[in-house]
Amino acid sequence: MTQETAKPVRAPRRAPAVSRQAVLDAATRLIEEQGVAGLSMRKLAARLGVAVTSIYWHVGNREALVDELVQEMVHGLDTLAATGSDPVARVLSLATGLRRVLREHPHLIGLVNERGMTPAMFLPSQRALASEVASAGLAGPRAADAVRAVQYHVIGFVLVERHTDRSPEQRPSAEELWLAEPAADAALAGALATPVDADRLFAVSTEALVRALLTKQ
Amino acid sequence: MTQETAKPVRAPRRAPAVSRQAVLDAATRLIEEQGVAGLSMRKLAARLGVAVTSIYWHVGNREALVDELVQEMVHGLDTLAATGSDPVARVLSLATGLRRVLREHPHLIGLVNERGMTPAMFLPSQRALASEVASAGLAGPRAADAVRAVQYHVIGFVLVERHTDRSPEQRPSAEELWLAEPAADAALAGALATPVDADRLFAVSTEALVRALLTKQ
DNA sequence: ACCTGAACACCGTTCAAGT
DNA sequence: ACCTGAACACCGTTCAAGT
Repeated sequence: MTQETAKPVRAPRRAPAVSRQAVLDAATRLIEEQGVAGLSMRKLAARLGVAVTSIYWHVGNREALVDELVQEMVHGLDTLAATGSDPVARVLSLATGLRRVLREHPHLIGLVNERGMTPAMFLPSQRALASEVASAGLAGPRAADAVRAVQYHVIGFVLVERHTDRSPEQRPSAEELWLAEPAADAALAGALATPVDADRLFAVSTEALVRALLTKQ
Repeated sequence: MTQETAKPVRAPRRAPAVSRQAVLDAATRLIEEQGVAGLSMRKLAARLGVAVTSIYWHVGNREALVDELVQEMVHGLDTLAATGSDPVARVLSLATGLRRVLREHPHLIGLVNERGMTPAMFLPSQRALASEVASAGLAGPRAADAVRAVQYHVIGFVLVERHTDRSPEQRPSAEELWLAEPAADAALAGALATPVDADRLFAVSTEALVRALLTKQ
């Protein structure tokens, strides 16, 4: 869309200062270091040692650049295979793998969702999930519901946990709020006053969901 | 934090051009119209008919302004009561109500999560959920898991659905990708090639999750 | 107490011009 | 084909100064 291919001219030219791929790589590094807000065309140009306007020639504009990064991540989600013997275990292994991959791209994952690319991102794992759900005996719309429910659950969980466990002290923290007043069930209140163990909560909730979805009603 | 209270001087002064609350209200309207990215201090000032720097006197800076809006929304989440006879139905009514409230603030909800205010936002509904879960016979850590699992599920679902169903045509859409190749289960493939019905998916997945969580293992 | 304009250091993007 | 600087219209924020 940016580079129009003209008829090949054989005149010798000096090597390009940057390539399209170099721009994408530098942008990825910048985002990893400073977050999406830290990605600016000018910083990018400075890092690559070229004028800002060179960036525009290679990638169009900032919007298109980010779109490209999103596409790269979407295409990197192909390799997810189920393990385990029974259907529940196999679906759980897919869910866990999905969460692991998503957490490896903490900055990109939010972008993917913001741009409505979530369905595309999920396609490969969706095939795997569909296959497991089918072999668990579900079919048609009910199977589709199960597949999507697991997907929504996993990405939703990752989106929430990304921001929930990050800041060590909130104002006010759920802990102090729970401990401040008398509760009916002291043990429950105490448990809710404890910081969230995301790994355990994911395991518990996902297993409950998957088991319920795969059980014929 | 912004306004230091000095000893009351009784000298007559002309009425303030804007109030802190007027700034917050204008900011809310601006966000509703143009999204969070559309909120700029300069637009705000222009709308209120004052210099940009007046805004700073009232609310500190942009960060503090957004924080204030988040707090307003967090405090507006108190009124959620369970309905229904059995525990499952009552928890489901809370989950549904929670989703409804969250969807009424489409722009703020993402902000709340970004700022790690999710636990604070959930406190009121957390009490209600805890009460229902307790009366379903769960206690201690297991009850706490159930409460949190429902919370994560609901907010995660809302975060995902906000961006998934918005753009009518994606490139490539999940539909065409599914229809493009032969699948093992034609009915499943057909169902997955249909656009997501968010209301139904929420009902199905939430009921499955809640039922599994409340059932003693 | 409340508001102002000037100034600074940033942005993304377009354009005409170079080689 | 690829890169450049100048220019435009935006930002958030600080500061000294007004009343």
